[in-house]
Amino acid sequence: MTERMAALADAAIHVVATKGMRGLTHRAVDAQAGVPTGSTSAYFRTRKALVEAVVQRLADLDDAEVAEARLHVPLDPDLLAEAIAHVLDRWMTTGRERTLARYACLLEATHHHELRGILAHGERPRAQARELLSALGARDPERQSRELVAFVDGLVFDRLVGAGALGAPAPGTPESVSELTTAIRAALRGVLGK
Amino acid sequence: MTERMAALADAAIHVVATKGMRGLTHRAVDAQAGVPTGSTSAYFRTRKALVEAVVQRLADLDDAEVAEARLHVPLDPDLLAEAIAHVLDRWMTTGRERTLARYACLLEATHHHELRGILAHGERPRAQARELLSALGARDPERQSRELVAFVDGLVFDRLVGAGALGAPAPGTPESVSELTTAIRAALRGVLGK
DNA sequence: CGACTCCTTCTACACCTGTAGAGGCCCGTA
DNA sequence: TACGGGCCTCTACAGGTGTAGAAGGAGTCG
Repeated sequence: MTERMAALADAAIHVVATKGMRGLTHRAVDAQAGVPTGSTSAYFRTRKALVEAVVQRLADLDDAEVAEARLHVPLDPDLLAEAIAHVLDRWMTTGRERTLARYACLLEATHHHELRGILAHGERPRAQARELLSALGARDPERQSRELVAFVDGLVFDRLVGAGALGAPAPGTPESVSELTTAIRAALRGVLGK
Repeated sequence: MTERMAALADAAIHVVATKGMRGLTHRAVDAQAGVPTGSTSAYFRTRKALVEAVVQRLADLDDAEVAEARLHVPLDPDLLAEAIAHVLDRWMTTGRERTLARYACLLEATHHHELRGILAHGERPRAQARELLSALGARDPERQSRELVAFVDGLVFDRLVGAGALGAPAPGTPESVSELTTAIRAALRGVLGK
């Protein structure tokens, strides 16, 4: 993926996050990226190609983030909960658009199966969760990592789409992080059975 | 809402579930509902009106379901977990389309705030969860019900969009229900702190 | 019976979108 | 200098989409 394509893909992610999949058109991406009309259409000839570029770009960005996060993950459950809470808080603030775009793509993948392979939603986080749970002495890390990932996914989704947000502290605040920490600690306690 | 409008709204929900928000057009709904072209456009003059009809219909269907469920909710945590698991399993099988459509609408509501009020995602389930958690002796039912709803939401979402599904039993099977039961029991244990 | 009203269907039309291809610019090479 | 190729921009066009309004038709009341 050339640098220009990456820039267009980034613009496309922004479009998806702010206007939804329906707003994702070649021309809208051109406008967002500040390039002449027709550019996006030249790099991604069909709409399908454009969507795939978005999905691929999201996957690439995720990979980078997961790889970096792996470097400093604490094994103490309390510290772990706080670390996860910080990541989630970032997903809901600076990474908000990416997170929204990802949810939109996941929904899209429901009827376009070829996207599923690229997105592989939760696979990387889950692998990491599995390792962690094993290290923490979980009995069934495979299943329990699924549960943990589902839980954090639900937390993020509920807050992003507004429902959770109505009664929850604003993302980016210390209260938000501390409340997330509490929730995740509870989830860890639950899946670990202690 | 007249009967005819309800039928169109139901067709629209099906369209959203199978083709995504992008596929939701007046003509597509006409085709799905088996009515002459132009009918949907006559009943819902603008696209915004059409989307709002979908959202409203989803809310109505939810209300009916929540009201009915409230009638037989057990207070024993284990039985409760199983009851919730059954509801979720239904959401993923017979109610699959509605659930997918709801997620699509929730994402849409992110950039169309007027939808949020109608959808009020999680409000009704949360109210019920709050009652239950209080009855079960929870310390902070308000916050904990948020967590519980987020958890079941994550469970359903992950399985519907495929990620969780890859390593999970197929919805509609006894194994699916029993695994969901285990997961929800763990969540209850977690949020209740026991 | 005639007029009126409501519900439904049909049709028109401007605009938007996806997609293809023609042209233009820049730069390295002979 | 002339040439060729890769990247970029522009334009055309067929088809789809949102929206408005006209036409038809059945039932109702005077």
